[in-house]
Amino acid sequence: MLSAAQMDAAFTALADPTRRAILTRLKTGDATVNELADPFAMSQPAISKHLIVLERAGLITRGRDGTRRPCRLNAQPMAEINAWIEGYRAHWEQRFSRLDALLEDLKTETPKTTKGE
Amino acid sequence: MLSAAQMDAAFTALADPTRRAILTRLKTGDATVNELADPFAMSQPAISKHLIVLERAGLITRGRDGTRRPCRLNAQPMAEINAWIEGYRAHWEQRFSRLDALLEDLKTETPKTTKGE
DNA sequence: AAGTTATATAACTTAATGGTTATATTTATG
DNA sequence: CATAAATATAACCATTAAGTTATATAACTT
Repeated sequence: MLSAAQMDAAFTALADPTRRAILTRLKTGDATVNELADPFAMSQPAISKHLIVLERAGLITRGRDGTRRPCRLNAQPMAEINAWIEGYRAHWEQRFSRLDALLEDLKTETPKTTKGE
Repeated sequence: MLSAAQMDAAFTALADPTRRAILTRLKTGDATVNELADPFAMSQPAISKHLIVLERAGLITRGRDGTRRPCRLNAQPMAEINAWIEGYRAHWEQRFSRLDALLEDLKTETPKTTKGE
């Protein structure tokens, strides 16, 4: 399980569109810093900083290939975030109000097959 | 689907431990600002600001009950984040390296029931 | 109407973010 | 060995974030 600080880091890393785009790109395979920087109207140091944020959050790892630093996606923290968010599934699946949910609970105690659409 | 800006807002909102704690609390039912502020060693205005962030991210809604502003969890954006993160499930489920995954793909083309533990 | 309670707003401070340009570092290559 | 390529680091700037205290607003209560 992720510590609160690790959750902070992961969510913070994901809160930036450039960083999400980088992660999306890495789904298709490893990439060097320049390859990652290429599609963005942004300097190389800016991308390097984003990569540090992603690395600190554990969302990427970086190898060494001569002068290149190939970046690799590490989706492990995503699994943990996913687990955390799952705790809210019940809430988003019922587009009912909390009161309706309560009534739903009562019905469950006296089953009546009244499952809404 | 959430726009990039909405994703930013949602992830940013979730990147703070106080705000995550507030959401966790709201899973058990609606609560007023003071009720939410109570467990924290933090001023009421600080909590009010956190609530604004959560509201802007669409993660809570606020009603009116006399002088109280009851807050309610709205997990809808969680569903969207969940959907986004699902796009990485394949990556976190294989704790293999990308190369191994590629080999795995090849095996699938010539099935051999070589599913690792 | 006066007081009290619940919440919001204002003004401010400090620190973190996200970007820049310029330069340093590291490693490969002619 | 000198140069080029890939990346990192430094120094800086502007904006946003997270907290504070003090005060305003709104709605009940007596």
